[in-house]
Amino acid sequence: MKNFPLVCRVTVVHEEAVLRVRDSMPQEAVLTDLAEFFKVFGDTTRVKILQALLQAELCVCDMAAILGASQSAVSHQLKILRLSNLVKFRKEGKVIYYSLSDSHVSDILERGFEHV
Amino acid sequence: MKNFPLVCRVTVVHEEAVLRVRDSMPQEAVLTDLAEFFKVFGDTTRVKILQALLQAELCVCDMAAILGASQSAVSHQLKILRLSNLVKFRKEGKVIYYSLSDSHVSDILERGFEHV
DNA sequence: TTTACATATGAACAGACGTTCATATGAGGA
DNA sequence: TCCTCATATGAACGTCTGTTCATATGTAAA
Repeated sequence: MKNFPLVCRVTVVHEEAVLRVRDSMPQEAVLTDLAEFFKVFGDTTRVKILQALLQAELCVCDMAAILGASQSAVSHQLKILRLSNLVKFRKEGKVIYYSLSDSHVSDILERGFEHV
Repeated sequence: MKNFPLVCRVTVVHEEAVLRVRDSMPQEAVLTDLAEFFKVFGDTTRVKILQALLQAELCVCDMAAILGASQSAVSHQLKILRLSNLVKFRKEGKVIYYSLSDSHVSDILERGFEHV
């Protein structure tokens, strides 16, 4: 039981498996990033936005109308999607058009659909 | 602007796009389920558990040791993973061995890794 | 049938999260 | 320049979520 974090007051049942799996684990930071990445998909409003953008490039007003959500709510969620690089946008006068940034997004969405 | 939910006080900019995308949107319930599904991947502890189970079948003590987390924390998260059908388990005496329930899980994890 | 151990679970608490409301920014048209 | 409209943003608030702590359940060994 030596070599394990003090946090863990557990009787290790299969020491070799634990050592092997422990060594194969990616860096803490990678796993945190991974969780953060999936967290973005874990909200109904954001999933709806992504699903809508899968069909067409849209402005914020369009999305609010499609989702039946407030402009503010959509805008707040778009900020999160922007910060995670899931969407990109272009400006045309007052209007800002959003679209999906890469194919990973649609890939992941489709895998999710398969499971649901 | 008629036909849209009252919630939305927004000037629709592209009516045809809105109508088209709106009609193509999956059922509300499907999108909610999808978000719920991804939400499960959106936590560091759960991602670590899944990543560990990708390498080997493990009991709860093993996972606690590997993650450096408490037995209780792991157990609580395993319950969520069980309820979402992401893991399955078998009993052998006192010990319960967990493993991933299907290949969708590893698929999704890998897509996530690619993006990160 | 006690004891020990693997796992599960409920209550409680702190922190994270998403919405709303009010307001700011920034660009085009009058 | 002033007004309007598309979008963004900050604060406040209620809710959800994950951990801890204490304890319950169930099984195997003594």
